[in-house]
Amino acid sequence: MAKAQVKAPTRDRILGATAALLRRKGYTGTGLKEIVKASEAPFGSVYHFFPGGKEELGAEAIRVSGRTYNALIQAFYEGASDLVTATSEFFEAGAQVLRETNYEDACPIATVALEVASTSEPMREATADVFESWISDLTGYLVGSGADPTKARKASITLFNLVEGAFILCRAWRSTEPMELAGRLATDVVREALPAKRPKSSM
Amino acid sequence: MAKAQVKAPTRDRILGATAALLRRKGYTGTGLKEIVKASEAPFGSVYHFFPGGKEELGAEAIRVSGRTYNALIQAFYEGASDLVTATSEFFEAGAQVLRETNYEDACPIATVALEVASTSEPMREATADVFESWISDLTGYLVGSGADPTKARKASITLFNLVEGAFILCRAWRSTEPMELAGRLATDVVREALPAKRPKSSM
DNA sequence: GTCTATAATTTGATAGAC
DNA sequence: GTCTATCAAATTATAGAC
Repeated sequence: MAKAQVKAPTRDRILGATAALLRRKGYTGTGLKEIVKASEAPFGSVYHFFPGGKEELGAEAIRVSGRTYNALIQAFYEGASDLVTATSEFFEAGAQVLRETNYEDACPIATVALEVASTSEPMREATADVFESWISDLTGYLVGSGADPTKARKASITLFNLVEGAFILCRAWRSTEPMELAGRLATDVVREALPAKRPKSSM
Repeated sequence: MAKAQVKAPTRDRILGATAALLRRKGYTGTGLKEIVKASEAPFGSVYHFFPGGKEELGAEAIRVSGRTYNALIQAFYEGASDLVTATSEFFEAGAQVLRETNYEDACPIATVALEVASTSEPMREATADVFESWISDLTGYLVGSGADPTKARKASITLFNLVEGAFILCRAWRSTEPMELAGRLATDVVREALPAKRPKSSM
């Protein structure tokens, strides 16, 4: 019980706060001072744990956010009996989070990915690795349900394109309609990537 | 001939430079000093023409970029005999620009749209208006080729989602593969939105 | 309307005591 | 390892001469 009240280690608090701030305000929009305030950490600790400064901290926070989303994808897809339904639920969940957070919480790294794509090579690599990991995981789940690997990877990339594009439009419009539309197309894409379902009677 | 050498008016130079910088470096990543330097304009002119400061200038620059893209969409779609081919060419052109600019030039406002979605209401509105205008134009072209208006709008939103999502992944990965994949799906979407083609012999 | 100088604040980063 | 004080530079914004 005492243990539950102990604060997380400083390094973890810094990373967690950074990940949350990057998600909502982007990379250049998030200040180091803001991070240390949210982390309840001393300023010097940032440079103690991340000697490379903001760039190193940012890249590591991107990877942390990436792993969180890996777990989210896993929660929807791993062991699911029907990946078409899982896809539909995944997109609906995205829409729900948008509504619940007043369109603040979308993809935790898309904003940063666009910001750093041409300005910071280490951070760009971090976003590239995270995206690859998401798509690779999803491909694995599809292949696990019998999809052809090449088709599965293409379908996974398409799902990424659809969610990310929809996130942009949903946040700008403050409407979840684009996400719902994207979700319907995504289910079609997954359905086509999977082997044809046998009718019930064939059991 | 003398006229051709005259500089554009100060206000236009400021807007043009701002639009270009926002595209590559985002909103918080672009400084006012950088803008006046690129514009070859005096610092004070920014506040003379845009009393609302960076936010007003940014919103107006977004609208300028938006109109540029309206013209681009028009160039591909207006008067095209085959919108499926036009779509294919549009996506291929996006991929080509990415390659030619070393993955710097993608959507001129997506980065800013994500940055300001939860931080600046006037700028968020500007991005929302521009996106609506693109989608509305595209819907018009589809309807002009015989598509059902509701289906045409849904297809247009889907095309938006696909391009924007692909831009993110292409820039992170430094590969145009996602855009090419998105283009192939986009042509399918457009084909399904249009009325079935009559065979040649029916003439 | 043009342009410069400068204010007020915030930025990322460092030094050094404890 | 923790924490504070501080630096140099950059930020947005304003005042005021011309």
